[in-house]
Amino acid sequence: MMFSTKAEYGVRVMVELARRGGDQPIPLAEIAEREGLPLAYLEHLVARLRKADLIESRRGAHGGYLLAREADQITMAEVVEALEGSIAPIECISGLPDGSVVCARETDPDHVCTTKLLWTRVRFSIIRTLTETTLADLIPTNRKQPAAA
Amino acid sequence: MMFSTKAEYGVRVMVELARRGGDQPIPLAEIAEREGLPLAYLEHLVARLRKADLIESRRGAHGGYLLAREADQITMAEVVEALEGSIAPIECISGLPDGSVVCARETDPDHVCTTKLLWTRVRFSIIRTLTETTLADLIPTNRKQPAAA
DNA sequence: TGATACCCTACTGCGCAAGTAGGTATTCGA
DNA sequence: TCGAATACCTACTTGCGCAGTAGGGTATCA
Repeated sequence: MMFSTKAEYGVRVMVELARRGGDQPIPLAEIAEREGLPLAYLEHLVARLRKADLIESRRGAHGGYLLAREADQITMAEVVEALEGSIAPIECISGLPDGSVVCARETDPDHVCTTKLLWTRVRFSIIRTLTETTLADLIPTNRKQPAAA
Repeated sequence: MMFSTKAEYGVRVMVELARRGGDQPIPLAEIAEREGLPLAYLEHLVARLRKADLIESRRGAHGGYLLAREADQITMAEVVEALEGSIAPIECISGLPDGSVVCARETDPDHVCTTKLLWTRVRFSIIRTLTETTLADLIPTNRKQPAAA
């Protein structure tokens, strides 16, 4: 297994928010019950989504959460990254802000990390897939024809 | 992080075996020292690689390991799968032998799992990348021009 | 003013990755 | 024939992070 339940649950929450849409905020308790997930745990995940500006919150009675943008303006790369942290197939490969890739084992400039090529490719293909898929692609009613993978 | 060090270390071992080539078996201790990895731990990993028929072993003095096939006949999908087990981005998505994908949460036929589409895509793109990359692609001396990712 | 909801921090249990340890079996060279 | 070198196997240990719980505080509405 590669992603934790943070990504799994969090994506479900996002889908649920998108599926209902509208301006009415949706209480997290409703989603938790409908999906059969523990509310207290979802609260942690929603906090991450909110900090990443993917959802907005309304406090108080009749409060809840709603999407910060239209569903087709939210890529799953943003969602997964907000939930899981930086996407890296293995520990030593991580993306820098400038887009380059570093390998923690490459200290000696002579000793080029041969496996880096593999993990870089894997990372790239995951990110590309997640970026090409928007939240709107996952909504059943919204039958947009997604670009073939 | 998504793959464990099993994949990381195991791939390094495979690369090292391929880099040296020849008919002389290579002792694991040599690889462990060169890569700075714990020998006793590597033994667990090579056991998996051997059971998957990716490497062969020679016991006794001057024994060691060698590739079971030519490096360009070994895909990284085989290697990673042997080390990590079946490749699935999240728990509930796993591939059946017939190639179909099941979602553990899809008990009720009415309740189609909307997130399944996403994880299926991710899984497919990972597997495709790993399958397209052979061990030979990772060997620096063997300057094959790999197909662009 | 009370109910409803978000919000925050701290704590816990547990499974598993990562590594250790110690032994056995096999093969080679001298 | 023996000892060194190596693969091979099983069991054990340790640390950490995921997954979840607990309990409060704060904002908002009717």
